[in-house]
Amino acid sequence: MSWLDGNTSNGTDDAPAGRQAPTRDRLIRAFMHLVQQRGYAAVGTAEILKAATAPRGSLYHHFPTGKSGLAVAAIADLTDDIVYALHHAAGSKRNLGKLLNQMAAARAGWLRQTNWSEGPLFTVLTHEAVPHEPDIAAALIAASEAVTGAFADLFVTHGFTPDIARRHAQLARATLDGAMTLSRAARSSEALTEAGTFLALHLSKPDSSGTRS
Amino acid sequence: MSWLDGNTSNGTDDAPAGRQAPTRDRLIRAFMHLVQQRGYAAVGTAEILKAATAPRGSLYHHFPTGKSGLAVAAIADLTDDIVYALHHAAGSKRNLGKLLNQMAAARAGWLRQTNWSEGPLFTVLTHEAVPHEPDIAAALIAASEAVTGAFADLFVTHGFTPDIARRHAQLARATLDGAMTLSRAARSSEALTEAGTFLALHLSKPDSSGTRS
DNA sequence: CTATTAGTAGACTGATCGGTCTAGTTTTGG
DNA sequence: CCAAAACTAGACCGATCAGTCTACTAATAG
Repeated sequence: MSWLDGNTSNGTDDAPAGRQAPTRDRLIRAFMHLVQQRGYAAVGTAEILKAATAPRGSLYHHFPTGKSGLAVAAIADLTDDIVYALHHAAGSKRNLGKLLNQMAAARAGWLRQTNWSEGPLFTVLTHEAVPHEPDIAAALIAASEAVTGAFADLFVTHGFTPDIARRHAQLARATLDGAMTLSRAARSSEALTEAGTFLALHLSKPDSSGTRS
Repeated sequence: MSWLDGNTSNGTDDAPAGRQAPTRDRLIRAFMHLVQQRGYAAVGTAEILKAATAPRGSLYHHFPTGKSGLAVAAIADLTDDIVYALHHAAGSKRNLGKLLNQMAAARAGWLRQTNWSEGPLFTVLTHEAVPHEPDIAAALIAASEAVTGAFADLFVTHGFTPDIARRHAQLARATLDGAMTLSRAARSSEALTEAGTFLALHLSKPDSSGTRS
C-alpha cells in the first residue's frame, strides 16, 4: 500500500475481486519481488514467468527488450508510487519529524515482515546494472531525480528553502537507504530505528541546516 | 590504499617488485573488483579466473566451497582492512568532523575514479546473498558487527559514551553507504558531499545526540 | 463474416553457468 | 633421492541462461 514511500512496490498487490491482474502487471510484480529478494542477475526469466504464471511469449510480447525492459518498467512503476506517496505526505501537513520517523519505521516493518528476504529495488539494481546496462542505468538516473525532487518538495512544504530542501532530501534518502542495507546485513532493525530518530531530530526544523553555498 | 575505511579493498593492490601476488590473493582481488562492478551473480567463475590468471583447479583448491567461499574470504579481508583503518584513524586524534568529511570525500573520489563502475562490496553482497546464501549472510553479519564496532571505538575515542558511540556508528555507516548508492545511481557525488557535511556537523561533538534509552 | 492485431503458448537454441575430476607439476621435508 | 603434500592445469559435465521462433487463440473493427 506504499505507505510513505515505503518501497513496497506498486499498489497493484491486491486482486480485489478474484479477478486476475493483467499479464504485464503480473510480470512486473513478479520481477520486483524476485529481484528484491535475490538480485537482478540471479533471477532467471523462467522463474519470473513461473511466478507470474505467464508463458515466455507474453514476456517478449509486452517487453520486446526482455529482462532489462522489465527492469525499466518496474523502476518507472515504483518511481510513480513513491512520488505519489511523498506528495500525498506533503499534502497532509503532519509534523515533519514524525513523518521521517514513520518512514524509517515503515521500512523496518517491511524488512521484518519479509524476514529480511527483500531489499530496496533501486539499490539492488543500481549496484548490479549501472556499469553495463545503459537502459537500466538511465532509468535509475531518472528515478533518482524524481524521488529526490519529491522528497525535496516535502521539505519545501515544511518551510525549507529549495536549496536546503534538496540537500535534506538527498540526506534523508541516503540515510534511510543505507540503514536498510545495514539492517538487512545485520538482520536487525537497529540501524533503521536510529536513522529515523536522527533524521527526525535534525531535519525537521528549518534552522540548523548545513553550510550554505 | 584503504584511506579511512574507503572500501577500496585489501592493501595488496600493488605488485611491489615485479613479483606476482599469490594465487589465492589474486583470486580474492579479482573477485572483489568484478563483484563491485557488476554484482555477485552476474560475475562468472570463468571471468574471475581469467582476471586472476589462474586455472580452474586453483580456485577449488584454495576455496573448496567455490564462489561463495571466495565471497566469504573477500568479506573477511575487507573487514580487516576497514577495521584496521578505523583504529588507525582513532589513534591519530584528528578532528572528528574533518575525519567524517574526509571519509565521504574519499568515497566520492573512489566512485569518480572508477567512473562509477564499482560500488561498495558489502552492500552489493547483502542484497544479493542474504536470503539464500547462508555462508555469505553469516560473514556479512560478522563484518557488520566488526565494522560498526570499530566505528563506535572511533566515537568513544572522541568522548562519546559507548551507547551513543554505537548509535552514531550505525548512523555514519548508514549515511555513507546510502550516499554511495545514491551517488552511483545518479552518477554524481552530490549525495556523498552532503552526507560528509552533515555528519561532520551533527556527529562530531558529544552533546546534541539522540534520545537516550 | 472476415481481416488484423494483440496476446498466449511453449518447443527450441547456442552460450554459459558453477562445479567435478583426472593428470601433471612444483614444493616441501625427511 | 624420494614420497607426500601443495598447487596448477584444463577437459568435461548436466543444468540453466536469455532470447528466438512458429503456431495458435482471443479480441477488435470494418
